[in-house]
Parts: sequence; structure tokens; C-alpha cells
Amino acid sequence: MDIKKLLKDNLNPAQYEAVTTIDGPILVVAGAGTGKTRVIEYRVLYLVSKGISPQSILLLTFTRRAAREMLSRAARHNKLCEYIYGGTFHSFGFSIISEFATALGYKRPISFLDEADSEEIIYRLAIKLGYTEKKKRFPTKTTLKSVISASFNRGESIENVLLKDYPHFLHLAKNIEHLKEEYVKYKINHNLLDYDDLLIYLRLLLLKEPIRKRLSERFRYIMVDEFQDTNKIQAEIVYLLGKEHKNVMAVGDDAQSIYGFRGARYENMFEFLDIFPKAKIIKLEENYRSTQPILNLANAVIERAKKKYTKVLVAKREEKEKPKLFIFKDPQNEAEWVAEKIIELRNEGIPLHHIGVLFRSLYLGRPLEIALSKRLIPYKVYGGIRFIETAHIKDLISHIKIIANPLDELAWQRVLMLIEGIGPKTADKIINEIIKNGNFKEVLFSFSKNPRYGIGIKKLFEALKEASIERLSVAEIVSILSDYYMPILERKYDDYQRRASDIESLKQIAMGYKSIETFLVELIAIEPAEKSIDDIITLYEDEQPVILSTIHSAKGLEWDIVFIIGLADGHFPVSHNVMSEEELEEERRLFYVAITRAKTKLYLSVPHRGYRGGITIFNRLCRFLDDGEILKLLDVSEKDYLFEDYELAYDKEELLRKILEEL
DNA sequence: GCTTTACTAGTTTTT
DNA sequence: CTAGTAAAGC
Repeated sequence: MDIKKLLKDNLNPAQYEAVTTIDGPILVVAGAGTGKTRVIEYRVLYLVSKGISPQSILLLTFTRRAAREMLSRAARHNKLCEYIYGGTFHSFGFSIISEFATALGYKRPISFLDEADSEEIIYRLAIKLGYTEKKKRFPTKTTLKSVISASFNRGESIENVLLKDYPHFLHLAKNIEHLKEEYVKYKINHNLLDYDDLLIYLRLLLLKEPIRKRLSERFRYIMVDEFQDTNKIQAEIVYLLGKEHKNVMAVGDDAQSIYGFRGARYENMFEFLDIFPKAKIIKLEENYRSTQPILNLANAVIERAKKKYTKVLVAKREEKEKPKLFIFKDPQNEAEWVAEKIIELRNEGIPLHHIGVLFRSLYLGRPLEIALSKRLIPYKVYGGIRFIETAHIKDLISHIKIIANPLDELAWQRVLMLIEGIGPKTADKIINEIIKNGNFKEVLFSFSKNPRYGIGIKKLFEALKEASIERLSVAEIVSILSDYYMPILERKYDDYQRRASDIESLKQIAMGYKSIETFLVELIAIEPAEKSIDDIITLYEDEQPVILSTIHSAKGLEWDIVFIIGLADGHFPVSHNVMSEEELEEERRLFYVAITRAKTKLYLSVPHRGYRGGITIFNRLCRFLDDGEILKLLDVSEKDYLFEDYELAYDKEELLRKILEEL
């Protein structure tokens, strides 16, 4: 098949140029819906078709799902594309660090700390240092972790981070600075890595010339998607890798930068041109996704930003229907209406998975979840806590961690506290014994005589003994431990059946691993989510679900019909973020991202009444919409969607009879 | 008196 | 879901 013809048939001139320029740096400024995914997909294909080895191509994306999608689409034309390394900076960091662990002085296997683990360790160190004893308020463990993390990701001192994000803790700068040092020391001494380390250590490796040379020679063609949401370390990693060959393509859109809170800097887009002065700039402005009325709204919203963005999107699609704005009585009304509308659309023949409902924060989607469940409409929520961070999965993983490392204090803590009659004090006591003795079996056995919790300890003892028999497969270990955990799960959670199916998923994933250490590290560090977990948890086999998503998680996605709900000022933009101009601007870009997800129809809605802290408040429309000129771009209507006017379905006597009959 | 358990309020976005 | 607090249990 003639590759040039394939490209010509599928790409516009700007896209074609981006795809076929393979030597030297390029910056592709790609507005929403302008086909940047297509550019990456075909560029991958073009490189491979020119005989470039797939192993020398590196594709860095924002989520692993994005990489997988692009590569599998390219692979439809040429199988070789499957062998390209594609993933997030974090997963790339993970694989390089694993390869060079010894160069960093780390022993393999390395243990990996998830977010909660790192918070816990930091807080324990703070206690040890006596920082929490003072009468004055000390930050929570979440705050401590986020300050330390921000300091790494933004390359700023603790003092600067505090000044900007937590000025009321500024007086603690010295303490937290010290804590940061202690935390790093702790991780190095205990052979531990956290998420930030995946970037930090990758950069450190690249700062050693021989290693950098080797990696730079290996990855001769580098592509980075969503460049506007990379942070300082990530940009530096790209520059270091591309230093010699300069074959780097960065794709991004400064108007879609929405991860500032995580250290992302859209300035990286401009800095790219300083680092690579000869970079070719290609702008994609023809929008293939949305209709013109939808783009008119998107353009008007972003035009009112303080900072000027250069692109104006022009639609290729000509439909005339304006986006609609509905004002509802309260969030329940809003949810009921959206649910009914979704049914209506489904009856018109639109598949559910072509519909997306977006919101600023997860709680805004809750009423809709209820409304959809009531109507038995399958849905899936994007965003929120990850699979491995749900309580029941963390519980089971902690048991597995003990098998991998019998001296893992954090894991023991969690495991012991699950036993009835054991709280933090008793758990500490037992853990101290285990650390001192070194043989957990002996210790557990001695505690199994306690009248309060002895029986529970005995069961745990049996399960751990069985699971630590040599030569068991990972799947067998997981299975033994989950058999032990199941009764605990049932006792602890009302919705244990749903959670039990997650446990089954974990067993499935375990089957793919040969060593328990790799299983644990990969599960936590690079969560094989997109592949296995997402595919395994298919609750509704007959019908693809409608997607409910935070706007952040909707990045890069599109739907035929999009609802954006909860457009009340204070909820969106979030009230914390209206004080500083910088944060408010990011909220505006977030709204822009939400609007540009829609292909054909866009429904905006706001509940008039809301509740906060027990009192009813009346909402104002989201400030990005509350503007005469913008409202002109919308069809506005008020809906009082009530169910009170249903005919009386049961009278009191009948109701009583029915209920008793059911018993 | 020490520990565990039960309850309640408030909740931004995430690799 | 978790931090903080009140109540219950040994």
C-alpha cells in the first residue's frame, strides 16, 4: 500500500506536514478537535513505514489509555506499530528506572508507595520529629504530601510553595523542608519509590552523560502529546533525551492546560522554542469535531480570558443548532431531567456510549448516578479514586505485601486493624514485636491466645502461613489471601458484592504475573488499568454504558451528545479557585475543554437551588456564561421538572398490603 | 482508664 | 472516604 497516498487521503495539508516532517524539532499547536490524535497515529505509521525501528520510537502521552489507543489504531495499518513504547512519563520512568536501578544504588525489587502510603510515612516522620505536638495547628498528612510533591514537580522551594498555596503555614517552612529531607532519606534507605520519584530519578539518570547518551541513541524519535500539561521535570526529560538528534515533536494546546494544580506549565510550549530555536511550528485550526454553534460558544468563552490565545477554531461541520442552557429547580430535578433525556436519546437510536455527562467535581454527578440507577441505565464514571486506591483492594494488597516483605509496617497496620478487637494501639504493639522478633509467625502465634482478638489472629496466621509456602504462583497466593479476606469484606461493607467483583478482577490480573514483587510494583506504579481492569470490569455486557466524567478525565475524549451539569458559580468555577486570577483562568480553560468535547449537541444546565452545610442557597449561573453576549449564543429555558404531578399510584391501605405481601 | 467502635460532617481536579 | 469526636466495652 502506498503510504504517501494513504496520508494524502486522510490528512489536510497542515496535518500532512506534521506527519511527514520527521527530522528535527516540531511544535504542533493543535486546537481541540483538530485531529492531533490522527497526526500522532499517522506519524507513527509513517516512521515505521520508512523503515525506522519501532524500538527507537517513543510516544509519551497523558494517560496510558491514550497511548494504547493511538498505537493500536496505527497498528491496523502496520503491525510493527505495536512494538513502539507508548505510555505516560511515569510509566516510562518506571521502566527506565527498573532497568538502571543499580545505577541509582537501589536494589531490586523496589517497593512502590502509593499516594496514601507516602502520606502515612511523611506523617509518621513528622510525629517522630515532634512536629505534631505543638499546640499550633499542623498540616494534615495530605497537605504535607502535596506541599512536598509540589516542591519537586514545580522545582520550587518549600517556602515558595507555601507562600503560594498555603500562606497560613508559612511559619512551618523550615520544619517541612526538614521533613522533605527525612522523607527522601527514608525512601532511599528502605528501597522505596513514590510517584514523583519516577520522574525525579529518570531525570537524575539522564543527567549522567553515559546513560543519557545511551537512552538518547535508543529513542531517536520522540513524540509528546498534551505538552501544555507537562511539568518542569517532564519537559527537562524531553530536552535531555532529544539533546543530540533533536527529533522531538511536541503536540499541545495552551488553551487546554488544566493541570496547573499538579505543577503543569503551559509555558513549556513556548520554552520548547527557546530550547530548539530551529523548531518548525505547525498550527492546526480546522476543527472536525464540533458544529459551528458549539465552537462559537467555545471561542467566546476563551476569548474572554485574560491571556490571549492565538487560535480561533473554525468548524468543518455546518449544523445550526445552538447549545441549550436549562435552569432547574434543584440538583435532583436536573438529574431526573438528564436521565429522562438520555432515555429519549436512546429511543431515538443514539447508543449510550455516544453520550457523555461532564461535571467539575465528582459530587456533582452523584444525583445523576442515582437517577440513572433508578432507570436501570448502564453508566460508568470516569475520574475519582483509582481501582487500586479503593479500600477493599488496598486491604487485600496489604496482605499480599506482607508475603512479599514480612517487615512492611504499613501493610501490617492495615491488615491487623481489620481484625475485630484490634485498634491502632494493639496493632502497634504487635507490629513492634514483629519488627523486634523478625519472625512474624512466632509473634502471631503468641498473640493468638488473647481472649479479645486471638481467634482473628489465628485465622490470619493460618492464611499467611499457607500463602507463604514456597513455589506458589502469584495467582495462588492472591487466591488464598482473598479467601481469608472475604469474610472481613462482608462484615465491613454493605455493598460487599460489588467490591467482591473487584477482588475477582485482581485475581485475574494476578494470573499475568510470575513474581509477586513485579505484580505489586506494577500494579501500584503503572496500574495496568486501561488494559486489564477496564476490560474486566464490564458490568453491562449487552449495552455499552453512558459515560459520566469529571472534565479532567474527559481530556482527549469526545461524544456526540454532551451534557455539562452543575454550572453554578462556586461549584464551577470552584469557590476556592476564584480568588486568584491564575486559578480562575485555569477554571475557564477547563470549561473550554468541556465545551469542545461535544460533536453534535451540547446541553448545559444549572440547578437554581443548592444545599451547603444544611442551608439552602440560591445559585448564580457560572460566571463564564453569565454575560449577555455569551447567552445570545445559547437557547435558554427554565425547566421545573417535577414528579409531584404523577397520578396517585397507591393509596395508603394498598401500600400497606403490598409491603406486607412482599414479606 | 485505656481502646475500640460508631457516627457525623464536609469533600477540586490526578499520573 | 477520612478526620474528628462521642459513646461503649473491657
